[in-house]
Amino acid sequence: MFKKAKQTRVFQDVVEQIQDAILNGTLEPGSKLPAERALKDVFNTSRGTLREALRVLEQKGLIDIKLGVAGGAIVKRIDTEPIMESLALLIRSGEVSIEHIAEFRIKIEGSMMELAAEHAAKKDIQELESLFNEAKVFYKNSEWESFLKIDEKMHTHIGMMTRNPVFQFVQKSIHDNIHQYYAQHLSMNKKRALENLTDFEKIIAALKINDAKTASSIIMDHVKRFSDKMQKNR
Amino acid sequence: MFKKAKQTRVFQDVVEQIQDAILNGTLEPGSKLPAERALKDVFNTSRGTLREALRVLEQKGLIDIKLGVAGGAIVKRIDTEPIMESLALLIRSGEVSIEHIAEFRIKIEGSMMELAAEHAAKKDIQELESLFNEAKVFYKNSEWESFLKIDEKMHTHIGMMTRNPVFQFVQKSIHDNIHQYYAQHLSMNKKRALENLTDFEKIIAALKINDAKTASSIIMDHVKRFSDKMQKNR
DNA sequence: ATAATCGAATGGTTTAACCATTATAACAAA
DNA sequence: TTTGTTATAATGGTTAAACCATTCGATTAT
Repeated sequence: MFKKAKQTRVFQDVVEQIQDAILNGTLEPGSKLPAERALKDVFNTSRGTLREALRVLEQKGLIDIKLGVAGGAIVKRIDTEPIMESLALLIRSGEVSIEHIAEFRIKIEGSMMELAAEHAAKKDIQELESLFNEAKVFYKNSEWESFLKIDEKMHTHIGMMTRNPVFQFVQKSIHDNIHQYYAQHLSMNKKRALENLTDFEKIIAALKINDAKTASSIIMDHVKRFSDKMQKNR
Repeated sequence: MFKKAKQTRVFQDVVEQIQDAILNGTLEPGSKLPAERALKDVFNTSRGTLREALRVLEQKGLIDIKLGVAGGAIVKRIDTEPIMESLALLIRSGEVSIEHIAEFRIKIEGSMMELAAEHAAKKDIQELESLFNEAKVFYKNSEWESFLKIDEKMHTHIGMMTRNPVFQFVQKSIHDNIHQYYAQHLSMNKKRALENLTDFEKIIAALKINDAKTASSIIMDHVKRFSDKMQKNR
């Protein structure tokens, strides 16, 4: 029914005012806040209190703070950075395991593939084919690092195709938190690369005939194979 | 290849030390940090700098700070609070819309239902049946508020059944951010409630015969209906 | 032209004091 | 004894003024 009564903390009020200004567009990304010594007068507070407010805003990912004569607080574009950081905390704390995240990722990528298939434009399929051709070259030359980068680009493009930023944010959060494990535990070879390449080809084929379910099923297996390999090599 | 070189910010070092102590279990949830005036000596810093560190830890959701003589910084159990807050920022900033979240929720709940079905134990089905019977009573008496609470409990229990905290966290994040819209825009009536009740019954039936796909499909329609109604009433 | 130097603005830190809140103890009243 | 009041002291919240460290840009020297 009721909300917790407002605390009497001055810095919170400062945080809210600046945050609101950022969210409603009064302060645009890239714009710079006044210097601390000027801001403290604007809010009629002390520099220490103002700095606590700036610290909170920085932690929320709303501003960057630069040093030096031309430094100061710069309004950032809102993105997933704080979410990723919190997710990393959950992982490090042991509340969630890599296996849990892998399971989640399989389902998410499957859902994304379905949505992507529904929204697939000719241009999207062309882009994927272009990536596929790049991947083929790297496969022939056994350049696994470049090969994996293409694989990642494919996943990202499928994220774009969903036309839904929530999926894109979640995908990025998961990827950034799981990437170090891939890098450590995933050794590539000709056989595995060929499997991936085949998946890629099948997905494009399915997209061309608007077969969302098949595309989804393939990418889920694709991600599952990655995750399994990774866990086995741990 | 390389990481950004460490900043020379003292408070960051303090944040990292305390955060590490919390994450590796040296500081357990519920335990209290020393008072500011004592901590500043431990870290050999000033109170202002120490407070900036505490502000960051508070924002990260790692500690609570209480006022008064028995007050101080208390180590919290890590949860989704900071994630939900960041997600709320994304929504408020207009980076994602309610429709985007609704689309995401439909897919997530579908995936959760599949997982839940795979892990369904007898006890789980009994619990759902018990909730179903409660819902029937509220339906008969047209107690819509209580009815919706049972509906929410059903979703939460399905989250539990996934045995995967990532899904549970995401579900909670989505729900907490979308709930106010439900409350504002979702008017219940006998017809809609009966639809929900029927969904509920079908899901239990599907679970009993281990039909994950059907259960998933039903709950996706169920969530979709909610979301559509909500958008129509806006 | 180019390089070195200096100055000034800005964030980062320190210190010391005072204010506001609150759990607890001491005390008073019933 | 029980209950309500008051005083105390520890703790977080705030303020003020000074100094340090970094950085950009202007000035100067080569």
